[in-house]
Amino acid sequence: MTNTAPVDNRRADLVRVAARLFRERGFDGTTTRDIADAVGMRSGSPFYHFKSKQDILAAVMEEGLVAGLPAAEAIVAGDLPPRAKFQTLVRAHLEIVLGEGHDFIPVLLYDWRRLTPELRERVQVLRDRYDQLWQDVVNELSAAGLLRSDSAVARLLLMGAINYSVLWYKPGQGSNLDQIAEEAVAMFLGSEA
Amino acid sequence: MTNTAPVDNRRADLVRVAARLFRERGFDGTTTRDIADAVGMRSGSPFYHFKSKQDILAAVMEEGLVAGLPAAEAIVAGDLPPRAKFQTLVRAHLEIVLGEGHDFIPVLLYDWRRLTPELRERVQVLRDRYDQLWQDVVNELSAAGLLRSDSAVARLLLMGAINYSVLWYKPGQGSNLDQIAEEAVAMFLGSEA
DNA sequence: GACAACAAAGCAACTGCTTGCTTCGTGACG
DNA sequence: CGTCACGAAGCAAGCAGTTGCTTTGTTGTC
Repeated sequence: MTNTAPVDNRRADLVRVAARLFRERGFDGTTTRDIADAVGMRSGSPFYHFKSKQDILAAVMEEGLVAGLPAAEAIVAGDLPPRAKFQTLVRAHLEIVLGEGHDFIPVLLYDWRRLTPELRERVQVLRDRYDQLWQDVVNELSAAGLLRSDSAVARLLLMGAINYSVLWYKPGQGSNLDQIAEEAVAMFLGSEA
Repeated sequence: MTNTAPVDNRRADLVRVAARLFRERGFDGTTTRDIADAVGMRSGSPFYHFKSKQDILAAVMEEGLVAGLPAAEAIVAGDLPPRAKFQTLVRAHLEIVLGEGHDFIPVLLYDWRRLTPELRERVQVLRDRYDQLWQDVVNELSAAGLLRSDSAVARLLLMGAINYSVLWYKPGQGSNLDQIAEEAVAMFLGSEA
């Protein structure tokens, strides 16, 4: 009954704390000292675990995506009818984007440009998988006559509407996530059951 | 026939150049020296025209909004039928967001948090006017039975879909602005004429 | 000669990152 | 069993460059 995983716990701490700080203050608004302080390290110590600040940023994005993908993949692979599948995916995505402790998507959207081209390419691989999931659902909806287009633009408009919520959603104020999901689905698909 | 406006030309230069740099590199990714260089000044000279870097940022946002508002207001105040009015507004907004030399909306969205609370409040007044325009159109659409909801959430989803395009639109690659506008309107309102 | 519009020079703080060293748990080995 | 080597993890201190901004001086113009 000793420890199985406490290895790399500090590294994981750094990523988790950095994710929160990056979301709250942005990448440039967060110093490596802030991150070190927040986990109780000295200013140089994070660089034992990461070779650069941008490396921390990439880790935040990658680990967030890797953690979020399985749930979304399960939904899309499931055999719910198109509309229900879409509704479920939207709700799950809202949770990932806005849920407490889920900081990586805002960071991904805001600070994408801070990555070096190399790191960007690495993270892009995971983003592509995510985008493909949505495109699959959009295609299904279109095939079922619930959506007018299955183009990439349709998907981007749709994801934009939802992702943009990071800019206006305030927890416990106005609509909650269920209501937002419902309204979004009704808006995009019309009201037929 | 002397000069009515050449006064403050350098200040206007600073704002225009800063807008472009802020959009390209972000607020934190742009130094005051970059801005000075780009207009052919020395590093300290912009501070004759602005008391702080954040003041330049606020000026970019304010002047952009002030310049963009009349066109949108004219559209909303016009007496086009709801669907056409919406289509026109979407197209005009896309131009403001993505058109060449129109940099302030991306800056507004990306670097909003860099403003001090004071400046933020000042710019918010103009944003509110803009949001109200959209809300008016949403209400009209809803009243005409073209949209299922007239809530603020509906408007935010809708503006999100369009504004989010700053993250994926690449000029001369994929759809053009007309096509995007058309697809967006079809998606939100359905296809009936 | 007064004022607007800069230039020149630099300050003080901050930032990412490096370097040399310490601490501590673990396992090998005599 | 003792001790010795060793690597993981982190500390202490600081370097070198950058950044926003200030201060003081200069020039053209009305």
